[in-house]
Amino acid sequence: MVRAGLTPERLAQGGAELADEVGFDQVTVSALARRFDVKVASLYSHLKNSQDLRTRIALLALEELADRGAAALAGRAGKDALAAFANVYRDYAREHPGRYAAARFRLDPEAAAASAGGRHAQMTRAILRGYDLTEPDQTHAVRMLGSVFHGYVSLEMGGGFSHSAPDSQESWARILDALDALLRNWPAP
Amino acid sequence: MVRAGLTPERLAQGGAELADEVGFDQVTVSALARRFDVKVASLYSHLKNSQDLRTRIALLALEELADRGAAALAGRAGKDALAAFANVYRDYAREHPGRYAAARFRLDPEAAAASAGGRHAQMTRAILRGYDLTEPDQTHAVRMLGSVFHGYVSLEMGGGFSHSAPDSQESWARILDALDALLRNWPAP
DNA sequence: CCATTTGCCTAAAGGCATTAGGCAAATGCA
DNA sequence: TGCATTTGCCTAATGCCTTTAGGCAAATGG
Repeated sequence: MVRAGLTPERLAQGGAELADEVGFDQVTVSALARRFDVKVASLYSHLKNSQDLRTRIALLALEELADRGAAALAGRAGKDALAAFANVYRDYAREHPGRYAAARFRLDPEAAAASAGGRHAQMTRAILRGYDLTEPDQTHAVRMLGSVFHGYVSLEMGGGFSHSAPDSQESWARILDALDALLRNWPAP
Repeated sequence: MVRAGLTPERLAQGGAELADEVGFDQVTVSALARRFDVKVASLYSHLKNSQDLRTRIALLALEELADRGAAALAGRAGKDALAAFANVYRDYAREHPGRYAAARFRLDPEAAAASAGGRHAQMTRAILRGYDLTEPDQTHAVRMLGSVFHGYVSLEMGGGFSHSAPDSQESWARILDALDALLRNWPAP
């Protein structure tokens, strides 16, 4: 019989596509096998288990997101950088809901260390270079930005803002204005 | 044989406890049946299906959270109210991680309408009475506060802030300071 | 060209969700 | 109190998912 040419990378890629189609928590080793037209057990030569699959998809999503973030930050500073970076998260979540959910998957410490998580933190810090914050406020601000981006996107995707005025796009824009204003006037302790 | 005295309410309660013990997504009809020392099929007289169980747990968690929020807001205003309300979310998530996760579970529209979701939005609006915002900025601010609270708690629970200085408690306090400052100086469009 | 490795397969066991059908306990009404 | 009905939990069965073991054929490399 002809071999399918599976690799962990191709499986993670296929898993990511599957996640966008059916949702990250519907990503199952069985469904992935069907997608590659292969028997389920075959995947276990390339994947440790189902958790391993999910982890690989998460790592892939984090890398993609970090790449987009880096591209968005290039040549920008201040509010411009802030908005561009924030939009990367929001747009990625809209284009790739399954991958975005994967990026929020809780990784075990080992995978987390090998992930693009560090790049994300670095980029957020880079945005803050356009504002006048010193440690430890810079760290507090990094955490706050991460919270707003993640929180907003996650509530928006959950449909939290969809059935009421004003429209979500407008809130997003005004929240970015507000964050910019806040970072320019970060309160003293 | 002696009857177990199951009801949808007792099952939701047991499910909530189970969620706190093993995590919301490990809450399964089977595990719940074991907890009540009853056969799995028996639960289907009281629950439509597994989704129904999760929905009931989510509704229960949302009610509990709204009750705590209401208690925290009573007699407070301004930053005091803001911080008390924010701490309700954070503390609830720490005490009841499974229930908190349940509260974030995506409900179908019908369940969402019957949920305490509306009370949550009302309470957040009540906090903003202590600040000088008019529509539509008030709505933007409601959405932003929701995003920060949810985002921070969720990143913190995911371990995002645990292995780095400064300590998460300090960031949380400073972020609440920052939000208070921002609401007092909300930027004009 | 053949030995070894590698990749996908069949088979099987165990878990969860869900439905159908049955019997006994509880309930309600004369 | 006595009996009919309803209700609650049970057994049985199906189907899908995960994971492991063991086998055969394709690819590889000396």
